[in-house]
Amino acid sequence: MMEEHYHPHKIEEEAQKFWAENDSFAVTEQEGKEKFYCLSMFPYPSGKLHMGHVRNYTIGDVISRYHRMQGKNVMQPMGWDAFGLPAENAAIQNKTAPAKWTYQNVDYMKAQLKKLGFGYDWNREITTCTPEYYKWEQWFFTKLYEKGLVYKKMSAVNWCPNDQTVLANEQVENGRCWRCDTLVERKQLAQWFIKITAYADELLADLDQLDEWPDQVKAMQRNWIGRSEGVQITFKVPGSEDASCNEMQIYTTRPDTLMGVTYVALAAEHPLCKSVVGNNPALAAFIEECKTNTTSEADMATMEKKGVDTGLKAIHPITGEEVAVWAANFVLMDYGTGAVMSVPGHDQRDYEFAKAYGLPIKQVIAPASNEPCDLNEAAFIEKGILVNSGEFDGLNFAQAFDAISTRLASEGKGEKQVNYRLRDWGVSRQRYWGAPIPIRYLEDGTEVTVPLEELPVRLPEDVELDGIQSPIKADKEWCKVTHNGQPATQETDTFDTFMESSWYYARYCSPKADQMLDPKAANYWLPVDQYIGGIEHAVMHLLYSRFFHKLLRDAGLVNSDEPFKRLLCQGMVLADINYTLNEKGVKNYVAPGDVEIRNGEHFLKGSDTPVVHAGIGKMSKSKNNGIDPQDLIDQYGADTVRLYTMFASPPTQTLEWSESGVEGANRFLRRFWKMIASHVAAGEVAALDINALNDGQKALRRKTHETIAKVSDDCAKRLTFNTAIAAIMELTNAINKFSSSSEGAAEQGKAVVREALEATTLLLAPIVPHTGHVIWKALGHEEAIVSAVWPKLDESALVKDAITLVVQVNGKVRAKLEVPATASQDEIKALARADINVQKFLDGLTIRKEIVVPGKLVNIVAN
RNA sequence: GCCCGAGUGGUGAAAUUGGUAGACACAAGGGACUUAAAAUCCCUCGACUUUACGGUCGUGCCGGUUCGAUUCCGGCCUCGGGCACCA
Repeated sequence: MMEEHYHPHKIEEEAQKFWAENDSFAVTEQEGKEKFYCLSMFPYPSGKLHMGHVRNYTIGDVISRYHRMQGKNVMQPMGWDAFGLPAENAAIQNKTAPAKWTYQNVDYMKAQLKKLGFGYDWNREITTCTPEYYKWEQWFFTKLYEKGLVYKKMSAVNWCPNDQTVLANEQVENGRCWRCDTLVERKQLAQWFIKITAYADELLADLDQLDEWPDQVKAMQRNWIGRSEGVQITFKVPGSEDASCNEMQIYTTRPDTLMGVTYVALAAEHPLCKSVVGNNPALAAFIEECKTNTTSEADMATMEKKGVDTGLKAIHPITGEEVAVWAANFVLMDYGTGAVMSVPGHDQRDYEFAKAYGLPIKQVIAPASNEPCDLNEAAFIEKGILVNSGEFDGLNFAQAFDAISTRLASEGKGEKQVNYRLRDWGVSRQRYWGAPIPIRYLEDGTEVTVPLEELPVRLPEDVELDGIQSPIKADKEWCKVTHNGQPATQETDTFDTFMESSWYYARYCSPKADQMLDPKAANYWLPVDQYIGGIEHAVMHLLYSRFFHKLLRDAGLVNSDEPFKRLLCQGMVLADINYTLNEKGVKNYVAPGDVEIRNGEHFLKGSDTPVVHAGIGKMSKSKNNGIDPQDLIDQYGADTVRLYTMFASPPTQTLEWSESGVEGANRFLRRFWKMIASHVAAGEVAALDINALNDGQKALRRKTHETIAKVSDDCAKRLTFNTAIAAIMELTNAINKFSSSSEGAAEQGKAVVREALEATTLLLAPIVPHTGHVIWKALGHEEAIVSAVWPKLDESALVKDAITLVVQVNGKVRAKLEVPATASQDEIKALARADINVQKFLDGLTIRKEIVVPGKLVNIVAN
């Protein structure tokens, strides 16, 4: 017998117990059954789930359960992206080891995921900070090293000279250290890189096969890879006694403007600058000043452009004239060649720099049409016709590109080149809580990889952090190793955490394999059929994963080209960002729930401490603005939280967090429960006879099948669960109304209601699986709803006898028309013209045109 | 600064291929039931205007294409995401 009232916690416990006892979501490879691999981006175990996780994982679970009801072999795994910076910060704050803190968080968050009823195959759980996982990542890195896809080079990091430590971009606030407020410097360190640029062409080209990815994400990746065609040009720099310093390379996509070069600009770290710094105190001071720039591109682009004359002269490769060589803060050694040619007439940044320092501006491009062009106002940056360019005068962009590059090539001064904005992937981090890089240094300085039988290079977990130096860098014993009997030193840098998240999707296929992955299992499950995660990962994580997949393919471990067939980027869940300031002016971020507003001013809840409201932004550990869903689960139950999250907005849209509306979701579930309870209490229902229905009964049945069609489309193709839920709500409203009518009380009326309620239960099951589980049983089904089949659409139920048309006069709605579905266009036009209100608006006018959109409207154009 | 999005009632949103703007909800107001409260049920709910029927305006702003534009095009404004060491 069914309970009269909706008791979510009791229901949820019952359903979760059933799934656990039956291991309902455990899957294995089954040849002959269609597989479906549904993956949600795994969480960083920051402490508790936040609403962004709930949104992400509910979407994944709804899609998984929907496909399961289509009869597919559905794998939905879950794991933990467990290495990273927040663990070190938490460790310092709480005086525990990062490992302990992380594992505690994993336990807590895993319990939360179970309470939300997500159908994961927990047998496949992965935690990336375990040696069983990172061992294979280390092994793969040694394979890449052997293939020549890994190299070491100098690269810039943010350095706090006071703490003597490397800072992440996030730890730099307005150019200062977040801990001690010291000005941050840029420092060059030797670091490991993986040659992602070797795959730039393929990463770009294969975007075209990803037809189930959002265009937006593909556009971002295209721009990030940034393929360009240009010319690499050599400028001679005479006068240096050092042979390596008497020329420089620059790359330009605008060789047509070469004749307009009036100076060249170098990065402060460029060897040419270093070669002349000794006798130029102004240059020395400038190079020193440039050290305080951060490594962030956003900062680079917005800072004031500054420079100083190095005193060097470069020889223009065509005219042979001397041009000045400047050091400039906007040129960075890590990008391209660390030198650029400057054409102030036709590049706005060069223009502003030239104006500021009194450098010459030369026009060499004239507009092709009659666009405005006044070099006293701004640079003319459009492509046009060459002028003041000697033999190249009169050429357009394409002609000039060819002519100039051919001339340079014939004289050995340059050649056409394809360049990428994409840079090689720097994977070295100077932090502790990451996978150790499997490299050793012999006493003579030679680097060697750690052999497989000695892997993993284990990260010690029982450590104390002082907040400054990595414990493995401080532990000289840990670094001491032997290699083939010789003393050697272990590399103490760790991997970028994007390394772990770049291949976890593949490891889920064979999570316990004693190899990186079992190709048989991997090739059964891969590629991932549906990947779901935040739009903030549109470029970096998704590009690194695509790259890694191609590396796995080339190592013979998988046989596909791309890891993720279909991608859904959920919008971010944003929340208010608030902080208090201490006496030193250091920010302390405050959770949104701990803030109250009195008379428009923000205060710490229950105190007079003022709080600064810094706008809204993505929920993050560092801004402390994640909303814990736990209170909602405790109060309303998981199904209400799931339903509300899916109903609040379409999954791809940004959602500003607010709690209003949760009540409504709960109310809907209570009402639905009651409908079922009273239906069940009314006793046996006769079999449905579709030939014995009257008009009202037919109408409800039509609504049922329209809803099945709508919800199926929304779940399978559109992934708009908000409109699916709205359609289901419409159906339940219709059932309610119908049930209380005389038609509803009739024998076939009850049968139609029965069909509608069963359909509703099945359509809702992926979204509110616990409620569905118990209701399905109450409706008398032996088999659990988790194994039930999606309702079947009866096309014949959709047929309509009459349709409603809108009549417009000159585009404005003037009447509504009920016409037989079989009415001809002429009949419809006649009916439209005959309407009284339509005639009122046609009075005195001549009809010029009548447009009939079948099934929709009639528009009468008259004047 | 560059790249990618978003902007529709008091609020979350809907309108799937250019065809009735505001479905479905939340909040609010009114009513019923109740000793009372909660819960539940019913009604109203973009603005202006009209006794009423109805009418005019309205999808961030300015302009364009079209019989017809939330939807397409051009130019702006505001907010959010990413910018290579947050994950």
